[in-house]
Amino acid sequence: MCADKCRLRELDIFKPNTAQELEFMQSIKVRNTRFPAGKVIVSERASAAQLYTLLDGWAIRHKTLKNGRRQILNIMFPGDLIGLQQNLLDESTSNVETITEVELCELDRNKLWLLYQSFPSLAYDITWICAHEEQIVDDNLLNVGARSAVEKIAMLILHVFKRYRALYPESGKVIPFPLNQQDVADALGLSLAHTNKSLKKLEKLGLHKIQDGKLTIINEKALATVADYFESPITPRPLIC
Amino acid sequence: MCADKCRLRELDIFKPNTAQELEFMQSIKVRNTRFPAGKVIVSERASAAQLYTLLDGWAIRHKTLKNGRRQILNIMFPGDLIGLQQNLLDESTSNVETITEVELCELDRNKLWLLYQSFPSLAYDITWICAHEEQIVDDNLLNVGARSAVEKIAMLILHVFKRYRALYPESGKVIPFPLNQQDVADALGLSLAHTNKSLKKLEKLGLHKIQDGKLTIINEKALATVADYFESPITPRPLIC
DNA sequence: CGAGCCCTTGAATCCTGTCAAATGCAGTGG
DNA sequence: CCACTGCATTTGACAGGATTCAAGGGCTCG
Repeated sequence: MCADKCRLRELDIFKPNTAQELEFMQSIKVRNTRFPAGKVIVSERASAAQLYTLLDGWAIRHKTLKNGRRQILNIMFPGDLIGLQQNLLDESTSNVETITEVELCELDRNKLWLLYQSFPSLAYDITWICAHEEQIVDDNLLNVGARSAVEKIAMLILHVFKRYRALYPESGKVIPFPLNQQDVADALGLSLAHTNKSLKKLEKLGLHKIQDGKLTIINEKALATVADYFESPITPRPLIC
Repeated sequence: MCADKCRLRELDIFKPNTAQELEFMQSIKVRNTRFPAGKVIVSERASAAQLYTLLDGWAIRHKTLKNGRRQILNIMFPGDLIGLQQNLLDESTSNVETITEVELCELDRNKLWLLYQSFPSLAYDITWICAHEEQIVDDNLLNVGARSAVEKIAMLILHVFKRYRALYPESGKVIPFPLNQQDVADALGLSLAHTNKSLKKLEKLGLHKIQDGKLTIINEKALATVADYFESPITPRPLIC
């Protein structure tokens, strides 16, 4: 099972839960699942969505327009809830798709209301996670709406690096980077060609390197300057699993 | 007081509450307040934020960059919670500013946790409101990232019209429109000049008219086509007040 | 009547998108 | 072992949409 021996829970960033909370989360858990890369977990066409916590791997949440353009809303990291919006609002308007192989903790969506009744602390945590995800979408909207192409790229790179390092705080300037350039383009509202050119520009300036699915941060300070990046403190966050 | 004789509650769009819920909301309410247009209610510099429900009038939530560019994240209508994100995450990263005179219901933020303990139904409602606001930011991000200037304008106009009409479902194609062109530009990630030109283009095509702070929808169908607008059903929504 | 704010418009610039083609690489099958 | 395909990356030329800069008009208000 997940709740008591979930490896994710061992990470420092997640705040601890009481034995009772752990026991309850255990009881609403259906199973652990694995999905390969490129699989759609939540579809905007589906009426009802499952509820998951992402345990390992990367996913993206996105929308598409009739003209074919895709907008990535946020990148999902371990600890993020998948399908919460869809379950609460009972209409799914965004898709969630894996970009690496992932491990998921599947929760029984029919017991969500039971959770609110039984464990207000966990209910609070879920609201926290929802507000936190909104904050990330806020940042992405600011990024897409108010920065130039090069600034957007710098911001995305730093954002991904910071979020990954908040989870896995080894020192080191190299992290996995499973996004391809089309993904980056769709996250930033840029064309593929121009994304490539902006990416190369930063790379030639010696700020970063992307190669073989790995991102190397070479000049973090310069990236932060280009992006007008604002450091926010890393605080413990709740985990529903 | 607000909870039992709040006029907003009379609107059809808000789902009813039990007597006990109403009584509790009454107890966490501090007072009703009015603010003039152009007043900052929540600042990203402030450490702690108050918690309000917007009862009447319009507000915007926005962020700014060092280069001076401002991004409006969402437009706030009556029924929206103000300051929830700031209270939950205890860091404020966006500003909320009135664009008309507003009436607010001020809630005691120190009793938020009591609400979660005492009324799971209301806790669920708050999460619903949070998820709903995120959904709107999602839509705005899609808009800013994946549409052309004219399409963005058409979408914004329709979005505002639909949200206003969901609250006040009189028939009629004219609604208040307190946003100036700089606001529209900052909501869509466009320059002021180009916003003006795109606005005029749609107006000359006979799709809408904006004059004296009023928006008239002339050709709703054409607007929807231009914007690739997807109609979503209007469902009852919770109100915390 | 002048100041300030918002809306409007034009011209020039430049950033970004579109179109197109070439490269490199991994996987497939002959 | 080697064509061949498919996919992601890279690059160039060009067009076009959006920004910038600038100036003028209409309006309210002191």
